[in-house]
Amino acid sequence: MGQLDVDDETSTRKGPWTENEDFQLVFYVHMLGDRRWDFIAKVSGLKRTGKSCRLRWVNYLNPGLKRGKLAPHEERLVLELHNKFGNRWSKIARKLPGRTDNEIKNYWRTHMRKKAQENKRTTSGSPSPSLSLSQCSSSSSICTSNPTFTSMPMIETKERSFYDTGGVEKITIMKGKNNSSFKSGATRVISDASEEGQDGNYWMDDIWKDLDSLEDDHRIKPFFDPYSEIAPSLTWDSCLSTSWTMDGQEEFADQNTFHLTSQQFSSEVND
DNA sequence: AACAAGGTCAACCGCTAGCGT
DNA sequence: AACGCTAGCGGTTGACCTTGT
Repeated sequence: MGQLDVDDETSTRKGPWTENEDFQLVFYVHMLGDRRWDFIAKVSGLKRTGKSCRLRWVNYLNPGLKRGKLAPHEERLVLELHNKFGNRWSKIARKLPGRTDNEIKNYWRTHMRKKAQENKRTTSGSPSPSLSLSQCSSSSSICTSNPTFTSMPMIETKERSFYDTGGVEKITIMKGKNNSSFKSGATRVISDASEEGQDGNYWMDDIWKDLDSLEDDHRIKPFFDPYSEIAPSLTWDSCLSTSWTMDGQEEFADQNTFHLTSQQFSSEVND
């Protein structure tokens, strides 16, 4: 991973998402809704699989997502829910609004590894078996039935979480070393307000702001509220009556990917 | 300052459930 | 019932970041 693979015209791209790709994806999801990912991947011109697009949206671009460390009550909830559901990450995530299964999975993995190491240390020499990470992550029954685990104390973090500080949520997409590509894989939440506005930082808010202004400038309106849980289905009539050419958006002009005329769209639909 | 070790998390892969035909 | 397609899920990987020495 890490390499931005795209072998030829037809092959799909892999690796970290760029800022422009993010913008494109947000735009098309805004227009088409967060379904039909293969279709979105196709019409958007992104050299990504539908699967990849979905993942990027679900785990990163979705405006409903929370960022930053899990709050203490969320951590507690994850523990409780994992006791209940095991490794059903998506099920657990549904109980934690704004959190993704991937996030929770990563959290669990990190903290269980830590916990397993602590256990190893504290129980070394003790006859009682310590709980290994593999046991925990692969079998919920072991975790739930293990008294040392169920009575596991809350992990108190020394750092103040985003929720504790009440700070403004900020996400940075850091530029790669050569400054030509963004390492979206290196996206980080910055809690220090002094970082704001530094070169190379790009806030998700900016994407949404840009999108808003784009809509104002070019009279492109979403056909539904993208923030609502159930997006009404898009009618083809409404799509076809709209010219999607984004003239004036020089940033995308050189990519030739952020253009979709009604004719092009029509041919896609008829395929 | 330089390096190593450990931590974090985005993104990939393989599998499967659900749905339509 | 069988098949194909799509979306979603869980496990895993590896690049980048942070912290310790």
